[in-house]
Amino acid sequence: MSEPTTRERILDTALDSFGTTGLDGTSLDGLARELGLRKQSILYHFKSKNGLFTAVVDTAADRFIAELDEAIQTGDVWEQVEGTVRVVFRLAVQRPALLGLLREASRPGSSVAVQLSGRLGEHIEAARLSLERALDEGRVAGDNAQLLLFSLYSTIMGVATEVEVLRAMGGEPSLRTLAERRSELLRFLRVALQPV
Amino acid sequence: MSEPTTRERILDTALDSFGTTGLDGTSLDGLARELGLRKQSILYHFKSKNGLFTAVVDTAADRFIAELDEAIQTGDVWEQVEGTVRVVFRLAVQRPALLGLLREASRPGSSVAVQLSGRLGEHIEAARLSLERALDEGRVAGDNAQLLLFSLYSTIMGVATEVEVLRAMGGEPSLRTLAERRSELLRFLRVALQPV
DNA sequence: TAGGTCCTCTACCAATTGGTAGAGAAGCTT
DNA sequence: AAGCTTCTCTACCAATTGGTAGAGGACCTA
Repeated sequence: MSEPTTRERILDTALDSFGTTGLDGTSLDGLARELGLRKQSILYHFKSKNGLFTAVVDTAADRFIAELDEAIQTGDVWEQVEGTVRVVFRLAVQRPALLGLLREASRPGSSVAVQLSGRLGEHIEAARLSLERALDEGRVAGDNAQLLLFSLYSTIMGVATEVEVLRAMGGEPSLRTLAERRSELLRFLRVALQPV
Repeated sequence: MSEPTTRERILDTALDSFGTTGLDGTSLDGLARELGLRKQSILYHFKSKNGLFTAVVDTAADRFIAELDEAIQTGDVWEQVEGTVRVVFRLAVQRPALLGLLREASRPGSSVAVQLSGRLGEHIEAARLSLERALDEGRVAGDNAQLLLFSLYSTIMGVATEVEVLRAMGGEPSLRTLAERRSELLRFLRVALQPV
């Protein structure tokens, strides 16, 4: 592991800030202070705040997809689901801001939504096709691969990221309870996919 | 229906703005312009921007809970789920900003998360108890009422609000496809809850 | 008519925002 | 040594931010 370039350091710190406090909640001055430099140096590497934001979204999406792609290499749908859950939960622990950023970027009306879609497109299509095949062969319950995939994604991302809702339900979002959450999620999904 | 007071008009417009562009993305000047008055008038009714935000969150949470409470009056768990889906999807059409605001307010690290929890607490507890009874009697699959409720909530809210993700999957978020989404969601949840 | 409450306004303000212009240091190539 | 590129800096700037002070109009009550 060689030393990261300034550009990489900026992307890294910006991901945490954007993913935690959002685009509007992040200031270039604050970012620069965290990095130990001036905002003009940030603007040297990225032409504007929005340019930085889109770059951060790109790198986050790329990393997210790279891990997810690996998880769906197998042909078995259930293993794909398990792998996806594993990836998402690992990120929820190691890099929660990354999931926060995706959440921010996929907000209705977001300016980077199209860009994010483009990056995710290929992966999603692969997942959809696999699901469709399984539906045709009666290996999972359902009839619309696209909407089923959408339900699966919503459930996984929600359970992994909606920690404040969990807290409202009296649950404590700690590392210990995270494992319980995960196994309950897997049980839930297993039942939801079982063919009749 | 009598004319709304200025205070009510401010809350109403602020809900749309906060729910669409977030807390940081909303300015008092912009809000005032939309309302046809000056920001100092807003600051007369609410002591600060944050005071306005918490007031908006309170009214939104109250309205949300009032509708959800009605939906879970019945004793049958499946009818409760159906009712909740009905309420959430109606809001997704009639007042998407309200769901957006709840999303914003339940963001990890949000300053109003505790406040929101407090408001939702009673409703959640009622839902959890009902689910627990159903679990004990073997009427639904699962073993942890709290985490099952969390999974259900995540799925419903996600499918109703993650329109950009749906779009990334090639789906068009229109009124027509909303009905399909909803029936697919209900099918998904029905399977997920069926006892073995 | 006088005083008081309610409400919206004008006039400011200090702080912060994203962004520009350009100086200057360090290193590489010729 | 001279010049070029790469990078970070100081110095600004106009616009916008949330917020304060207080004037003044409309309305009610005594």
